[in-house]
Amino acid sequence: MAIFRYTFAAVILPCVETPLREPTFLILTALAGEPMHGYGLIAEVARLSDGRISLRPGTLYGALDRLVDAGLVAVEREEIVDGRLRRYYRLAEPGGEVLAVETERMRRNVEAATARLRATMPSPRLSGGLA
Amino acid sequence: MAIFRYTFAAVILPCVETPLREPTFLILTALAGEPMHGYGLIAEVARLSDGRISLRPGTLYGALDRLVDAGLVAVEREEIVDGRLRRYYRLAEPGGEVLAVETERMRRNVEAATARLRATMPSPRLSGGLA
DNA sequence: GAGCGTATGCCGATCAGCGGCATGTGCGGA
DNA sequence: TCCGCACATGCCGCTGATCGGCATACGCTC
Repeated sequence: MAIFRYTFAAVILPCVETPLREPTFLILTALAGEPMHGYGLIAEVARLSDGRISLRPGTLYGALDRLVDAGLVAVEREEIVDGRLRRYYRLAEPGGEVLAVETERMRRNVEAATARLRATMPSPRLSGGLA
Repeated sequence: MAIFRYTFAAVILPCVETPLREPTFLILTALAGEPMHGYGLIAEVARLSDGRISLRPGTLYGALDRLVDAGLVAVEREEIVDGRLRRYYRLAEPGGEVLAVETERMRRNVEAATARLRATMPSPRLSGGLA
């Protein structure tokens, strides 16, 4: 798989590990809504994940740099607000496609796991009455 | 997060990165169906993922060792077939719970991404007519 | 003028997964 | 007879995303 990635790298995308890890996935998801600046993404990702994921600056900007390099995300514009730089990112078309493909992949995994869990443990009480 | 893991490690689980990565998730999913031996898991995981994931031995046995250490998976029994050792693994109860929790988490992520994708790109043609 | 919220950025450590290789058995074809 | 293949487990070094912590800098409030 890595071989394919590197083979295409020079032509299409300079890398971006797929399957996406959760922080990266949530960043793309957040940007699929509307363009946002980095710091705003921290809050949005936290909201998306019900507070489970609190992005660290290192994770966030590292991921953004990679996504921009890969062409999945683009810098929309830069503003100066109160003397502070605000860099807005937006989802680029390839990013939308990657997000769609990844979502579809995860949906299938979720379905497979759900079916098997239901078959094995027929009753509720899967994870404390969640389902 | 790592701190929590290591704090609990001695008492409950000696590590196991969560969120689960895809290979680990699929291994648990496969074992949720029925006990299997390592090599059989390679085929089952390939089937589960429509041939997308072909587990390498290094990944498989590394993951199994970690899962057994963490108590999510247990060795069911060992057989000798044609002079070859076959070690059967089964999903332990904590493993089923972890799988259920992880599945629920992914389901939420999928829903969030789907909703945003639908809003942003209103028409089909998301990933080549898949949806 | 100290501290806080906003905002970006860097760096070292960690660890799951990957790829490759080694080992060993039994079976079937050349 | 001997080679190669499928089965089956196991080891090892590399890579790269994430994490945690730290630094920087601005403007506002107390």
